[in-house]
Formats: sequence, structure tokens, C-alpha cells
Amino acid sequence: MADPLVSVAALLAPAFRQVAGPVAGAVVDPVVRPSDRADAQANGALALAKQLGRNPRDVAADVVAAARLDGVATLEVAGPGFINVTFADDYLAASLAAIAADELLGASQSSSPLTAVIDYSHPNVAKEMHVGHLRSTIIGDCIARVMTFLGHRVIRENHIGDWGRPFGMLIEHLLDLGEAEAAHELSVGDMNSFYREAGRKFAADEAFQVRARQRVVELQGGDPETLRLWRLLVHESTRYFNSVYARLGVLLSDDDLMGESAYNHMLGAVVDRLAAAGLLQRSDGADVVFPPGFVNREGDPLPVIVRNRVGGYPYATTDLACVIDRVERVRADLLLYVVGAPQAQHLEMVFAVAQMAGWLQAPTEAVHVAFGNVLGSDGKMFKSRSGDTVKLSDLIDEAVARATRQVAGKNPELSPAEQSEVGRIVGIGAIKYADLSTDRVKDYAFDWERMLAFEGNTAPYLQYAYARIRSIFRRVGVEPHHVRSVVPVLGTPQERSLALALLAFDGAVAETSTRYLPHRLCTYLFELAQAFTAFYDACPVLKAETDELRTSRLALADLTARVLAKGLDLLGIDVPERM
RNA sequence: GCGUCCGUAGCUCAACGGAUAGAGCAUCUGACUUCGGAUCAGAGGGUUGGGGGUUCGAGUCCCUCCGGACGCGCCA
Repeated sequence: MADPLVSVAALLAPAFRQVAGPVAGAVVDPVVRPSDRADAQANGALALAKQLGRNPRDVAADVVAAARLDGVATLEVAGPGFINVTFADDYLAASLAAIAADELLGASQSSSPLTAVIDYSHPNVAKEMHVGHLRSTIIGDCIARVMTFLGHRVIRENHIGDWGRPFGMLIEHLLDLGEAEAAHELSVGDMNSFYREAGRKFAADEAFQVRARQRVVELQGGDPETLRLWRLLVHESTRYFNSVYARLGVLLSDDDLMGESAYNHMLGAVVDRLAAAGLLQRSDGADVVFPPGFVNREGDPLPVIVRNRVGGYPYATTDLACVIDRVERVRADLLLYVVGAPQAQHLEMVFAVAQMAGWLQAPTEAVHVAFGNVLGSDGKMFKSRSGDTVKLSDLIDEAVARATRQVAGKNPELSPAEQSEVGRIVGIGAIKYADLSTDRVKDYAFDWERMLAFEGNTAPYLQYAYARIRSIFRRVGVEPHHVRSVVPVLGTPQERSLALALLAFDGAVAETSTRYLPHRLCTYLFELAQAFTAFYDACPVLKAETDELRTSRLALADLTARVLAKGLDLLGIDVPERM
């Protein structure tokens, strides 16, 4: 409840209830929102007036009269019936001191923690990671961090593609190459050519095709030698994935692996349980379920195929097994799928079937955390010059190289070692922030120049704001924790708006958490950084007129640094001490 | 054909049904040789794709048309 907007809403609610009186069903939400006319505005009087059949301004005036906000805020009726809220400086200052003493910096932990499974990243074994995996990985990681921060029990699951028909050809290709050579090719990250070559042989060589098909049968039959070769592929691939995760600084590790193969033993049971529930139908020799409301291009009902004509299990069955596993074994309340928007219909159908079967019942909820495509500067799907998908590792290399060059150019005084470390932090931060800072559901345009710019809504701008604050403390020689019990003075407009921005951290994190929208947190941090630089420009810290003022401004600067660092950390982004 | 998502300033993007649609970039004008100017203050720039509707109030909800992306039965 550190966010003053939340606090004032709670304080206004009784006044609204009083004015609403005994009118049945009257809505009493104060509807407190940020405002450009005041610190906040309460819009609830308009809706309430409608329900009461009264004049909105009169209702607003009654609410103002009934409200008890002494020492917190002053209220004023404005326009057609808005209530403008202006917080008392002392209240803001005391609130700042409170969040400065709080490890969570004012963020409110959930009063009813959830067990949330977050399914993200999910690269494919023996296949290169590309920008599509980047989005899922970064967005999922951010949501995992935010929900963990707010006290939820977060289970990260990396649903890697480690099973299925392609593994016949992949294993045969591995044998052709020799195990050592294949392991080398996979470990140096030349997976594209490994996969492509296997596919090429499968298409061109009939004998290879026969071998590959036979190999699939052996794999599914549990042949020990085949399983050993399969594990080799998986092992080399996950080693490679882990190296990418480490460079990106995402939380995923081997402990989070829950590949498709992990659900094999459940697939028969999925079909049996659907049959027992009376949901299974035969269609063209396949076992299917028809969730209502889905039709194909002919207008006929669209099935979810859970066992195909030849007895195989398509991926919908695996996804259903996942739902069962996550609900019944993990005891999850919330299932998040950080998956591209094109999969929307598939997931909807899977969720529908899971609900029909009773596996997914309120309040347990499954949510498709969808995201759009990554586009190049030409507005088309992001591709390399040669037209291939861009390897994630190449993308990381380039980001770090570009950032290092920029840092070296801007600050030649840093040692080479520092330049490369800062370049790494800035480059990785830039990639992540660019991705997280726009509404995830929309396609997003990948642009090196923009994401690495040191001005505007970018990671480097935020990191720079942090570095400047650290510079102040190096210069003044005061340990930040010495100013953490200070109640700051809010004497200038810049100090005041910085205070308001700092106190809004709570609400920004909450919104990111409940709506799975990292860009809300990004926008917040950018606004905070802007408020800080305006403050920095207008309010001398080291040369403040009095010691008291200097201490106060140091406290504001320190708190800003902590909120920036924590906010960026929740996005998975590091901060440099200097840059 | 059916379905989903998207369309906001020159460009990239915000805006939980609330007032005069906001930022950044770019452009233009300013800022005590500055605690890091990698900054700050300000200006211009819009029929929110078109048209209807619901609402006290619509960029936001509903319908329709236009434009774009992506899905649509045995791959994952």
C-alpha cells in the first residue's frame, strides 16, 4: 500500500459508500487514476451520480465533504465531477522514508500467493535458438522475476522440443557424422547446418529415410542404444542453450527443463481419461475431441486430435498432459504460456478441452501470454542478410560488440576490462529492454540504433541515470545506507515529482504482475529516470545550501538508484557502477 | 471462406471507459565552462484507417467496411 494512489482510493471508499447510501448495487469504486491536472484524480463520482440520478458535481462535492484525508491529501471538485487529489508534502515525505526502510521498496507482496507455472523459452533440440525464442525467454524471465518478487511460488518450465519424428533423422545423421564430430558441431553452435543437413538427406536419400523412420520406432520403443544417442543430442543441445542463457542472464537452468519427452508416459492416460469422460470421438480413424465453438474453413467442427490414425500422439496431447501434470502434480493455480501469438487458437482449443475434461477448473487459470513477431527495419520478419533466421548467439555478440564500441567512445577513461564489462551489461540490457518496453502482443521492430541509443526510452538511458547517482556517492564519500532513515524535504517541484515517481513503484510492479505486461514496468522506470534527471539538473546535491538539504537530496538520489536497480533487475537487466 | 491479432504525430511507441490523446527519436529555440552536457527547459507536429452504434463520457466496448500480419484436421 505504498502507492499513494492505492492508499487514497482506500481512504475515499468509505466516503463514496456514505454518499451512495442505501442504493442497492451502487458502485462505489472511487476510480483513482493518475492525472495531469493534479497528483491524482478520482473519477468515481460521475458513475455514482448516474446511478443516483443526481448532478455529478454535487455528488463529488458530497464525497469531498465526507472524506477524511487530513494530513494525506486535499481534494477539489473539477470539471464535470472529477475529484482532483493533491497529496500533502509531509505525507509524501513520510511515505518515502517508509519505502526507503523497506527491502521491497514499497512493493506489496501478494496476500494470497499463487503457485504459478511459467512455460517459456522452449527451444528445440538440435536447432538453433533464434529471435522468436528470444522474446519468449526474455518476457517469461521477467514475469518469473516479478512474480517471485511479489511472493508467489514460481515454477519455471522450459518445455524444450526434445521428442518427435525429426529425431529419427537427427540420430541417423549423428551416426553418419560420428558421435565426436556431431557433438563438436552441436556444441560450437552450428546447429543450423546439422539440422539442415539431416533434413536434406531425409529428402534426398531414400535409404536414409528408411533408416530414419526405423530409428523413430526404436526411439519410441525404448531401445537402449537409440536412447543413448538421443540423450547425447539432448545433452549437447541443452549445454548450448545454457551457454546462451548464461550470457543473457536469464534464470533458466537444467532444473527447469521439462521437455516434451517428460510427458510421454502420460499420453495414453490423457486419451483414456478423455474417453472415460465421454469426450472422445472417432474421426477419419483418429481419436479427437471437438471443443465447441471452433470450426474449420468449411464451417465444420474443428477437432483437437489426441491420437492420430497410426496411433501416434500429436503435440496437443502433450500439451494436455502438461496441463494435467501442472495442475495435479505441481498443484499450480496459474499456468502461464509465454508463446507466440500465432499459437493462440491452438492453446485456446487445448484449454477448452482441459476445461471440458475438468482438469482446468476455476480458480485455476491458464493464460496465453502472447507476443508478436520480431520485424526488421523493412517491416518484414526479422532475417539475416542471407535470408536465414538470425541466430540468437550472433545477436548477442553484435549487441555486446556495438555497446562496447559506444562505451569506449564515450568514456575512454575506463580500463579495457571495464569497457568490455560495461559493454556487456549495456548491450544485453539494450536487447532486453527494447523487447520488453513495448506491448508484447504487438509485432516489434528490431532496430540496433534505437535500442542502443543513450537517449530516449532505452536501457542505456536508465543505466546512465543509475551510474550518475553512484558517481555522486563516490564523490561525497557517504555510504548510501547512512541516508536511508532520512525523511526528505520536498521543497521544489522537481523534488516533489521525483517523490511521486518513487512512490509509484508499488503500482507499476503490481500491474506488471497481474497483467503480465513488462512494458508497464519499463514505462514506469523511464518516467522515474526522467523525473530524476530533471531533479538532478535543478537541485544541486553536493552544493546544496544546507547540510539538511544535502542529506535530503542524497536520500532521494539513493532511493532512486535502488528503485532503478531493482526495477531493472526485475526486467533481468544489470546496472553498471560507472559507464 | 472462417477465425485471431494489429492500424494512434514524419519515425518508434504509450494511454486500467474519464478532462485539452501523451512520450521518445528526428526538426527548431534556449541553458550560470556542468555533483558525468550520455543532460535539462521549451516549440512546432494528430479528423487515433473510414463510417455507424452503446455511454453522462470512446483511441479503448459493439457492428460494418478498408488495409496489414498470422492461424485454420493427423508437423511441433
